[in-house]
Amino acid sequence: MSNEEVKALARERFTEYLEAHGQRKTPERYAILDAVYSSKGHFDIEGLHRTMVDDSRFHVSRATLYNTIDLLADAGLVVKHQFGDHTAHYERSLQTTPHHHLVCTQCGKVTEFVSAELERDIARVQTPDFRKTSYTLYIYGLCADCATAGTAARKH
Amino acid sequence: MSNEEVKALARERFTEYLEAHGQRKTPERYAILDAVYSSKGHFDIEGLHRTMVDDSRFHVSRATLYNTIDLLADAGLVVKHQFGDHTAHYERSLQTTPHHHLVCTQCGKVTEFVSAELERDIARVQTPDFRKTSYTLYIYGLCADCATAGTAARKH
DNA sequence: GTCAGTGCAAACTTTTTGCAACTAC
DNA sequence: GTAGTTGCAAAAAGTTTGCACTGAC
Repeated sequence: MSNEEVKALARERFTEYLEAHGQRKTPERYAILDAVYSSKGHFDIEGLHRTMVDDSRFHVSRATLYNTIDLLADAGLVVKHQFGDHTAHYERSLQTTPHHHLVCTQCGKVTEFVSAELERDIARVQTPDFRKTSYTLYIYGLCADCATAGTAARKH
Repeated sequence: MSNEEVKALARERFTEYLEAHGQRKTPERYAILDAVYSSKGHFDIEGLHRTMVDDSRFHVSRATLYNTIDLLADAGLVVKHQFGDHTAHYERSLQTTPHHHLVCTQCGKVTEFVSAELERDIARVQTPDFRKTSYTLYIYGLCADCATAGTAARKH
């Protein structure tokens, strides 16, 4: 499925969501959805805002960005992450390979990694008195760069 | 192992850490460690501060709390969590049963749940070019209360 | 035409920082 | 004695909110 097709699907899903929830279909919202589905990997509000301004696709305020990203999260089109710093990160969730996140505790870099077995194991878990909808697994540690740097000269 | 014994062990570990890192052994730091290891479950800085003030164990400022909790996290005596709101939560990590977290997306309640198999599965995972030290698994969904409330009258 | 949605700036919350006073070493 | 720590208050960073204006329905 090409990225354009994924975008079209996302727009369709978003339209359904907006209609089902009696929300207006504003150009801002679609512009944001489009920007999100043009991104690769993780992004934060600040970065998304800058990208949209730079590409001059559409002018949206930060407030609208926060607003809309919540709708997208609720619609299941975006996943929200909090990796450890106090900035929320997001990523598109349609047609992405299920993956986990490796977070470097030194430089903060986040990389994805795929493990079908782990995916299956987590999906299989029974949670008593809890209706699960999604999950996030963050593995913390040192990335290759920081690990070698740390071995050579451990800081402080 | 009684909680007093765990506390003693934690103090010992903290002392080793502080000495190994050339940091001072201030009464504030031990008071904070003690407060942390007197807590059950999750807490945030605000709550910890209030508890310490109310119990008048020791007066510490928020700044010192932030400072010290970072040391404790680095020493592996405390684990930091970001469940979705923009407040960091913490929990003691010595002599606790490995567990995962169920986060209710509606009321924000966090409950723990234990799964030895899942624990094993995650520990077993090979991460390429990454030296893992810890991980956190958050399962999002609806707790029993919110799920039944939602079935009766879905709010949006 | 109406009211939800937007933009802007101000407010708010959580965390970090600067600096004088303090104290562990 | 000295440099690392603390407390306070001010600042920073991220997010939310109030309000007048706009535009989707």
